[in-house]
Amino acid sequence: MKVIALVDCNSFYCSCERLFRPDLNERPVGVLSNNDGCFVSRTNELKALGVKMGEPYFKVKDLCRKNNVAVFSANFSLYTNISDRVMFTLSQFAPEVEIYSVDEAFLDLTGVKNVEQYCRHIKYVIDRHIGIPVSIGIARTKTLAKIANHIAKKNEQFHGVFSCLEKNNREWALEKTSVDNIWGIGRQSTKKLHMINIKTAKQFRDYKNNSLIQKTFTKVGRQTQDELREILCFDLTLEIEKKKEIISSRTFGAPVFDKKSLLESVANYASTACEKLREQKSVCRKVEVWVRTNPFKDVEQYYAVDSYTMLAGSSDTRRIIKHSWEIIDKLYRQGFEYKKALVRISSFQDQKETQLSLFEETDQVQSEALMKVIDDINRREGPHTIKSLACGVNNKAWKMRQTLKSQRYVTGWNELPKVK
DNA sequence: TCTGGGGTCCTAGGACCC
DNA sequence: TCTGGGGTCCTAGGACCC
Repeated sequence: MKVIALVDCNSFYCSCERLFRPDLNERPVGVLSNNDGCFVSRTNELKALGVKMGEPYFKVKDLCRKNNVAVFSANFSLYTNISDRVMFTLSQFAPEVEIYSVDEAFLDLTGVKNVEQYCRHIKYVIDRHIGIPVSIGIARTKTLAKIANHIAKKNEQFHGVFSCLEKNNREWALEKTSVDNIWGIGRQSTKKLHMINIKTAKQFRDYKNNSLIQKTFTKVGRQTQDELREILCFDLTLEIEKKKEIISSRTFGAPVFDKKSLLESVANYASTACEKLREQKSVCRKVEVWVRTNPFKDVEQYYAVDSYTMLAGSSDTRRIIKHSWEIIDKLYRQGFEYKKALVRISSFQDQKETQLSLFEETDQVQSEALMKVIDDINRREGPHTIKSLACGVNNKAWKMRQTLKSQRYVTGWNELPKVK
């Protein structure tokens, strides 16, 4: 049987902010989503103040001021850079590592002697070399490793490492874990489980009515249950798989009424999406666009979506912008206060397998060459050095707000930390 | 004034075919 | 006017994750 460890960085974005600002170690820290909208990362001190995940910043601004909370706009280039360093270090400790998200990874530690001690060493090294605190959960399946990790994080007496390999530990952990804290059990499933009087992970594991589980919670629910029984259903996935869809979208920094701003915004989203598409050497056939008003605001609401499917695949930014614009043309209604737009591309094929369409004009060779030149320049000179005029030149109206951003300590030459 | 962004998987049901 | 069975493929929508 396998031994899997889940390494998860504590309050990851906040910990990144603290790296270059040791003075913050004594203060509560929070990081906001785009547009400085709501909290997406909180230190324990901030959680203790009652600030919830996803809490809108404007609602707790006073509380933050009174308690000397250090609040930051999201600085993603910093976080991905630190993440890369953490993941590289982890790869030194296990032959197989699955990077599950920006701040967590599953390690295959099968065959390691004294796993718990080994994990304490890993934790020490990450802290020492990079300065990011982590928690580690050990078990025979991913779902149990998640639970072990949660226990390690919430109970100081374990000093950041907890193992579910031992039966006693495992039974205790499952009893202590409520169903809504099981990986894969969300709000809807929690409601249904409560209705049949299942409150803890242990009760869920021991529930015997298989057909009911399958019917109510589908295949995933059944597999989750098996994983609690130490039956491996979700193995580590090691290769980076190509994405099946790419989404680009933003809430606008200010209300938008005019069509021109919508057109500009989707041109930008389409450009971003196409860049990622070309990076993984795919082409797409489907382009979907939607726009909507602000559901939190007491104004007349509007939501509209449409898509276009091409006969042959493309990753040409100009082409995707063109179709996005045609969709906006169809969707736009005057008089609404727009708050957000989205571009989603899907139906991917491999770039080299693209078949030329009989019915659509194509200049594929030139198109690919042009896109390559643009990508090369933007990689070298920085993002958006070359972009389509369709993206606009001075689009203050809908651009996002970020007023509390920290320096790009590790990714901008002008913003490196100074040592006096 | 102010409420994020980007993904995956599964199922049911419709379209279509023989 | 009513009437079968079996199969595949695709899509929309729900639920979940970080």
